[in-house]
Amino acid sequence: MTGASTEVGRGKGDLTRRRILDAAAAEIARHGPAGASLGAIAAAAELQTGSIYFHFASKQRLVEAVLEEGISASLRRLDEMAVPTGTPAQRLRAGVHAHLRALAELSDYAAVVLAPQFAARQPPGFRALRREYLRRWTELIADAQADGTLAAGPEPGEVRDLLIGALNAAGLAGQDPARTADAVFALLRLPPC
Amino acid sequence: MTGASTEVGRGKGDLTRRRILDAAAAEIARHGPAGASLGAIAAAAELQTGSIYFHFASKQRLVEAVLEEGISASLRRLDEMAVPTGTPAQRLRAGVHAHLRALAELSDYAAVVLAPQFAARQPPGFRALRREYLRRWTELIADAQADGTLAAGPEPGEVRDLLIGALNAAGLAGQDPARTADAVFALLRLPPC
Amino acid sequence: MTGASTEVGRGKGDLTRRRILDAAAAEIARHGPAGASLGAIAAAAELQTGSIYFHFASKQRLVEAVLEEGISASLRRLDEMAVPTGTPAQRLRAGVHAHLRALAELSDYAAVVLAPQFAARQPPGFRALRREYLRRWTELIADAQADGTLAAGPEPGEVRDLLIGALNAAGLAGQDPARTADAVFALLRLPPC
Amino acid sequence: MTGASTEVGRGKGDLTRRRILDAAAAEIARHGPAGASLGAIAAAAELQTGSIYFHFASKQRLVEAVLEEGISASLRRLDEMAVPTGTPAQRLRAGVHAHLRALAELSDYAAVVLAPQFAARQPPGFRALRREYLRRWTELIADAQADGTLAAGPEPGEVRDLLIGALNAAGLAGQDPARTADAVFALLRLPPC
DNA sequence: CATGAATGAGGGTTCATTCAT
DNA sequence: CATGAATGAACCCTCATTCAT
Repeated sequence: MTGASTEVGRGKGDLTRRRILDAAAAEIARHGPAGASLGAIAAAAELQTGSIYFHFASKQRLVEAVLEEGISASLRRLDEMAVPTGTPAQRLRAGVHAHLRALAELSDYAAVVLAPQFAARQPPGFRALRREYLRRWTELIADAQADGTLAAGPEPGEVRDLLIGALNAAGLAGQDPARTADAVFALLRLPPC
Repeated sequence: MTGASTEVGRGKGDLTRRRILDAAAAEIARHGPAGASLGAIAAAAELQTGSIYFHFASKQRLVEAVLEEGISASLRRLDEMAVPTGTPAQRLRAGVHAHLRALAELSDYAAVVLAPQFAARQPPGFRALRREYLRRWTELIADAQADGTLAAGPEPGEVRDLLIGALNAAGLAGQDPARTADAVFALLRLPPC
Repeated sequence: MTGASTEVGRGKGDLTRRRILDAAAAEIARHGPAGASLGAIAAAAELQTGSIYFHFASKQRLVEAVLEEGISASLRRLDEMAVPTGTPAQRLRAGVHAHLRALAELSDYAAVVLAPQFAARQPPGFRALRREYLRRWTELIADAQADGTLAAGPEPGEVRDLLIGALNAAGLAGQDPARTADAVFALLRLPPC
Repeated sequence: MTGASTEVGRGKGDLTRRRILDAAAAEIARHGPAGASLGAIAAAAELQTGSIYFHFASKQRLVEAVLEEGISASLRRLDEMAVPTGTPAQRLRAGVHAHLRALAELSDYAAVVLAPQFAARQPPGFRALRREYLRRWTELIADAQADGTLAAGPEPGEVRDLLIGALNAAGLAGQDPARTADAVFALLRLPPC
């Protein structure tokens, strides 16, 4: 459904693993990690419940794998779009588009990653990727503030949280990415592209 | 912990009911509705699990009660602060302060209300209150747009979702309400108070 | 079935707890701790499987409780019969009778306690009781050796293990305690009573 | 680890089969037959779980093979040492040494064979070997009783169970075979060798 | 009002077993 | 010979719910 694979899987097992991940992302997005049952995930992946354990050591590990998939796929999109050329304003715009595209394309994974309960108590792999993602955004914001594109008063980290919070709310609600981006730019009084 | 009572509770039973509600809000905020067990809630409220059923007909009803408490307390704060006098800019500012105050004061309840999984499948009472809350905000936004305080292009509902999304992200992260409000106003280029 | 209660239980719950313990002892004696299923134990105790958890926190704890019951009941019998009056030979005889009586009366509990897999990895409560039981026996043996009743060469601990090993083999095989005692005394060339 | 092979194994398959048997004996000795998983056995034998099925038709058959290995190796040792020449006392001593040697050399297999849960419900092959082993011992005992080496009152079968029970207890506890033999002879007041 | 006790459904997990490759 | 992958049954355990006391 939402392709977020890190590496191209080849064997039969890799395909099954991906089916399980997609099903898990959908189920967790809908019911939360505690409410998502392995039975439902297995059914959606067209497997028996116990078969999941050939691919993931526990439900917890499966949830963690979904988280890492979500954040690493988002990071990949940010890398592709917000390249370090262009003016701060251009890069900020590109970042907003990348984030909204990730929300739209990874919907289930994104919903899982963004659920507030996940901020804490997650495995190091995920936390490292998340920190990296936030670091990139802090840079974009700081450059835009230095440049006058964004108001200079608030700290970049604060601005980043507000901006991403706004984008997430719109993205998770299913708003059209292009419209949302335009609305954000207008509110922030960015000069027209 | 976070007092969000609608009516003044008298008698021993009402106090117990509130203890259960507070415990439920905390547990749900931390583990989600599916992950919050009546056993843990009862333990936090210093009761036996079965005793909850004297106060709430089912777990579902308890969750609903927490939701209604959260949204109605937020609405009360919005009513108190964003009174229909003053300029659109003043009222917008007041709304932001009210929302952030609610997030800070009702932390657990607010977290429950805001978790994205709750948008759908909730009882009519809650949905009505939620709709009312959003309606107030749409008004505030529309007035501010008409007035030039906010950019006029995007639809008010869109702007409202972005703004509340930004505030929620900061509020749930535990940011100081006053700082957050200043940052938001600066980013939106609102004229100084 | 085999009454091994430490304290007289009164309430309804205590009776159920004992029913579960007896059923668990029987099931473990027959299939080993890993092979004993809570389902079978619950069925024998006329309960639903899950109901066991009201009385014991886990299967592991239930197994431990069976072990402690078995060893503490054996110790009680030893205390009652091998009182510190009389000659070493009399006390040794009394000890043998006490051990055989425990094996006969506690059959399932005894079988569980004696299964070789239980020597290690058991909870401190059990290990302490077991050590105490062995200590009593070492004393009996040492006195009998000092007295000439038993051969003086081997270490008391060694003799104790051999003697208890012999008694357990006969007891678990269901031999008549009196006959077994007579055979042991004859082999050891104890003077007739 | 403990070599108990009946026939000289040639070829790669036979070696694998032996690795599985040894691993199974160790696992069963430690966790009982129900607690020993094919997964753990396969891991110890450095194989995948499914590969065991090339060598044994089922887990039950594997357990049976371990049992037969254990008892037949014990029987072989008894045949070698307690030959039908010499006085009854000499042959009894030789039998004790053979049994203790088997316990020491076959430790895991011996532990499996001796676990009380195995007396019943085992396949005919094993039961026949076991009966034969006990028959030899009964002879040794009866001869020693007829000769006055052992007390004549108790039935030979009874004495045999007591003696083997004593030896097993010491052997499974890891006692030194020579010391144990000396202790047993001293307790039974056998004339010095 | 509150508790102790029990239920039954369902959840996560393990595991013996099968089979195509 | 051996493996990777999958199955399905059984397992231990949790939990919402009920009810006599």
